[in-house]
Amino acid sequence: MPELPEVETIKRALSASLVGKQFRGLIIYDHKPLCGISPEEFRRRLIGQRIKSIGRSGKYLLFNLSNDDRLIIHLRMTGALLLNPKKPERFTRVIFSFNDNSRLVFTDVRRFGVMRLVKSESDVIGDLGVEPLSKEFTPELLAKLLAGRRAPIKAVLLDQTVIAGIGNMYADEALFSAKIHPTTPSGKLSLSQVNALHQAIRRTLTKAIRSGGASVSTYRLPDGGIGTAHFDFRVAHCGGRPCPKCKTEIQRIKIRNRSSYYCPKCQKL
DNA sequence: CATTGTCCCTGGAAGC
DNA sequence: TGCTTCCAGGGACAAT
Repeated sequence: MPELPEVETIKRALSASLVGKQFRGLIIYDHKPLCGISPEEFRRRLIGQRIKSIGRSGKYLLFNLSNDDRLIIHLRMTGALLLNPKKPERFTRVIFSFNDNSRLVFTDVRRFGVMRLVKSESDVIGDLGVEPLSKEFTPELLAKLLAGRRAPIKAVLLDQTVIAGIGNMYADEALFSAKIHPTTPSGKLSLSQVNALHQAIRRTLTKAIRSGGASVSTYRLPDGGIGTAHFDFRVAHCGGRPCPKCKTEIQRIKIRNRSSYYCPKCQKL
């Protein structure tokens, strides 16, 4: 499941390979990811454009094009972007080709992934919250964002309009690091808990980026390789296993219909 | 506005 | 072995 560290890893790999290249061809096997834009219009607007730079906001990849359009891609659950794959991919939805014959293949088993071609990126990512690895994201800002909220902290961490880029896996990992129970009402966190959570979020994400992201589910790097961040998971997807700190069995509960994993002894309400 | 629940989507795992 | 059911979860959207 691509979250901030995975998307950042993909962004870096694609930047190194694609910046400066010009879109030459487009094969659309499935128009669902285009979100209503016709394949003809998508092709007309994209072909001939050069990639000036590639950025990331939250879990969105932003391709800045020479005509100042933006190609915005969200991989959602199972999307992947592969550079020049050697074998045909089973769930290929779109293939981009470039002026140097290189190819970028968009695959997506579950078809949740989307790609938008827009003039103004704020139409797509305008409501995103603060970037958790930016200077702007301070303990004071986190405290302000959580103050007065009654929703469980886990739910707020997943709200992309509050903080951009944290998904289910890293929310669980950060809460374990900060020793906070996932159902704690956000506004009830103490100052020291907020400080611990702030540090946990930054450390968890930074470390995961260094590991190239977590290859649970279908996540792959553009070269087809896998990330290793999931080997460091202490609670995420670890239901039933012993807590690495106290050996208590990791519990799984549902919060807003999402699985939350936590240690009932290390993360008390 | 804040919060919560439902839907989308499909393959793989689990259960019988 | 083969069928059915459950499960994964980001984000749009509707409802409260």
